[in-house]
Amino acid sequence: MADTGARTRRRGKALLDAIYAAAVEEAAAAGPGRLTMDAIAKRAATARTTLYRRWSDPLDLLLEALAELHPVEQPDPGAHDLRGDLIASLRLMTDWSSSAAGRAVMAIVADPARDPAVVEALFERVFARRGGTFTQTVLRHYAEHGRLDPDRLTPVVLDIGEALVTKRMIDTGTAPDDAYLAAIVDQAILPAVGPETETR
Amino acid sequence: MADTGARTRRRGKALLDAIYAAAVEEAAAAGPGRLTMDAIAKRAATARTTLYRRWSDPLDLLLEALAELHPVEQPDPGAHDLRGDLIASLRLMTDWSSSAAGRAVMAIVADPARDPAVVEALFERVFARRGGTFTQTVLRHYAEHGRLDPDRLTPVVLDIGEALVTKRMIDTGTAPDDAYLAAIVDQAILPAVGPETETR
DNA sequence: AATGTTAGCTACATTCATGTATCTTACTTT
DNA sequence: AAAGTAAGATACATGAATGTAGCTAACATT
Repeated sequence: MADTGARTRRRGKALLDAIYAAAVEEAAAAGPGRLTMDAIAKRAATARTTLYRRWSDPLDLLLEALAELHPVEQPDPGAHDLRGDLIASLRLMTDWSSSAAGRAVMAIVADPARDPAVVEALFERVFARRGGTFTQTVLRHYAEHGRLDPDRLTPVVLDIGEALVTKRMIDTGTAPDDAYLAAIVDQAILPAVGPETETR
Repeated sequence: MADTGARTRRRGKALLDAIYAAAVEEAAAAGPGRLTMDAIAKRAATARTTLYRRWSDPLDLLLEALAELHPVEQPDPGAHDLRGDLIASLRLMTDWSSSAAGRAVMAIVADPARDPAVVEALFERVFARRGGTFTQTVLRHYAEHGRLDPDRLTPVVLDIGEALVTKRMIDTGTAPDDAYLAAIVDQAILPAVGPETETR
């Protein structure tokens, strides 16, 4: 009975990466409520026992997977086109939200049975390296360069763009197009942050 | 062996109401992914067979339960205090979102494994009788009375309040307090809808 | 080359939810 | 009062996921 299916045997990073990817994809597809060791193992083409040797829980595995995935791309604002930089930062956000990792995170935080400690750990691990939310990075950048009034950058104002994108994705189930992102910037964010200071 | 537990036997509306309540509570507690006939039956203190006589599916049951529950309360704006009416409408929203029905709906729409047809049916059944979203009702009312510029009430602007409340609830897991609702109105909605027209 | 580690596989008992079938009996209708 | 309806209870076969155990062979370390 010589030839079993597996030609090579993965180890270390190669194996872990496959498991991480499988966990995130499975969470994005099924939601954390339906996440099982079984399904992750099947998707990663490995044995369930391999998973149990490292993690006790599907959620435990998923959190580690999200932490190990590539960090979220950060907006890189210039200082000459506030409107364009804001739209670009929202586009970064929709790109990430549409990814498996983004949908997995959304599923976790929207889960009514979520553990607050889990959500906190998630925010720390996934967003720790980032300077804040997407539009926040841009707005703070312009405020530091004297182009926006820092007093108007309240927590509410810094959340407007992300909130509208999130709601739109919840309502329609898909990422908004460029026209909608532009509308968010023109009709909601820019009126809230006030007039741009003249460059001297 | 006379005395079995059940003293009376529920029928018709009394039974259905108990089942509906159990389904919504169970969905709010566990999320639609973990919703089972078993758990609903236990919570409603009835037999699983009773559920299967009427519904084939936990989700089928839940949708009917949500449709049969009391409709969402509607904001009743005056025309003299835009700021106060907006805050009150957002308070209505947080009250509903905090209820079992609200959390159940949130769990359904945020479910990555959601069926678009289910979401559509849900919106039709639950929001059909309502004139729109919470702040939308207020803003439209003021526009009709000539106090706001109708051209500024775009889909994006009408969504600002609900979007910020939703994001806040996702982030913190609890309903925002009055100060935060006031901040949303003052710092995001009012700047976006523009100056109020003078009363003649 | 010998040794240690562990991925991959199989097997098993357990638990939980499913869907169906059957029976009794409380309640309703006629 | 008799007949019909359906709630409530029990039982059962099925399937999925769990967590554990044991084996073998591929790969790494010495």
